[in-house]
Amino acid sequence: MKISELSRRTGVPVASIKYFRREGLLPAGRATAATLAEYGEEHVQRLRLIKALTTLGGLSIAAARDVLTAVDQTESTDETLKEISYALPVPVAQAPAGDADEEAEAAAAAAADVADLIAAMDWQVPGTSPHVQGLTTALRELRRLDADYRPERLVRYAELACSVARLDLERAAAFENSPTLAEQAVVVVALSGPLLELLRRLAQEDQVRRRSA
Amino acid sequence: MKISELSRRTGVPVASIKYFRREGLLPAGRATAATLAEYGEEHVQRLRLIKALTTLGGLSIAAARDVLTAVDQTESTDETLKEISYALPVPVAQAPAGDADEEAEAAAAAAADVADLIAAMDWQVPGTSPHVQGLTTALRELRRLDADYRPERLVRYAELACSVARLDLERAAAFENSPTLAEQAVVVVALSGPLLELLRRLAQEDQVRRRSA
DNA sequence: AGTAGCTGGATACTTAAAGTATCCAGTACT
DNA sequence: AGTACTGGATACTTTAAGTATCCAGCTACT
Repeated sequence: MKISELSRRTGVPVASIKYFRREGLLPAGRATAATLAEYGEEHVQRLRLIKALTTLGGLSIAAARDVLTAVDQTESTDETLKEISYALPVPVAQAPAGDADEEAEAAAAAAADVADLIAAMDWQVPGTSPHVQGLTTALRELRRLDADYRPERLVRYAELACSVARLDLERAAAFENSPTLAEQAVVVVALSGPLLELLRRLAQEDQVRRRSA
Repeated sequence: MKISELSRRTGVPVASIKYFRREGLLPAGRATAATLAEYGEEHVQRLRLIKALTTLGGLSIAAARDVLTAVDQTESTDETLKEISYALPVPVAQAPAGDADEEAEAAAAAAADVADLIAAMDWQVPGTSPHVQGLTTALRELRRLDADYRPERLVRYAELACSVARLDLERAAAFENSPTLAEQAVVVVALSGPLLELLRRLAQEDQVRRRSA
């Protein structure tokens, strides 16, 4: 299949396909001549995955590349899952520091909360995990807003998060050794989140509606 | 407090404060003269909220303005919650259409799945809700990736989402008639999601680690 | 009263991301 | 031989999110 047909099949403009290839998200086609290459179904699939990661997962092109690179370089399911997870950007940008003292104090308190939570949940995660860092930043931010996220409350959220993760990984077991392992793993790790968020909003909407009715 | 002090207190550059005011995220200070205005604690709080929405919530400036505008214009807790929820961008961009036939078929199937889910959960939400639309788009995208999100599986995610929403709204009850209602509501609706996502990733990391150990 | 240093408001500039578009020389069908 | 298409390189465009500059008015210190 030539690039024009790949474009037609996926709805992605030729110029964009070239862009993705340039950025390392899409492997080049099999060259049949100096100015001609052949594309296959794997390219169609890859483009779908790129679209899903960027539109549904909300990833930037650079982040999607990191995820796809991780996917292409690992073998076992578990390793793939971990790589994707770490390649994913944490949804917390570092906020600029305000008052220095206040800042340090808030950071310490947030770090303590995270440590408590990890202990309470008996989670075995390294302190260097980007998610631990991200959670600390997030709690610091929430603390500054006087939001009520004390450990007791946080634990209840964490327990639900555990259940979701169990559901996610249940699926991972099903495609152990599957040829589309990478794609499925990406879906479970990167696309489950936005889906859950949508469901949470719908559930919220329903409950608010019932309350005021 | 003058603008320079507001900047020092919050760590936000003066130019950025002016920018937020220009974009309608931050009310102007009380003018004391043609070229002088007085800012108060409410401006400090508002800037913190803006930072939280953009860095933690991942909202664009435009989206944050919509949320804050909704907040400023409503009175009751329930109304505020709904307005914020609707003002929040749905984390699903419309993907470009590929094959026309295939597309229509996938869209219909996704819409049916959503309808089934809503019926199964007995959710009372209007079909016009942006979240329903978003969920439909998301499922269409996932379906195209051959991801296994059949209704049975989806329902289990939905049930967990319900529990999370219950936890969220439990907090909303606590600040009924509170003077900081708006801020708290924003936290519950817009910032609970990123927090949950972080917890989900941590839980995933823990479970993968245990499995391979 | 003079002046250095802020201020609001307007406007111009900058940077980065995500594409788009153009150009070019080399095929490939007819 | 001619037309249409290709890969590759490069240039351009658009939008978001700030930053920086300018200006005239004020204000506080001296």
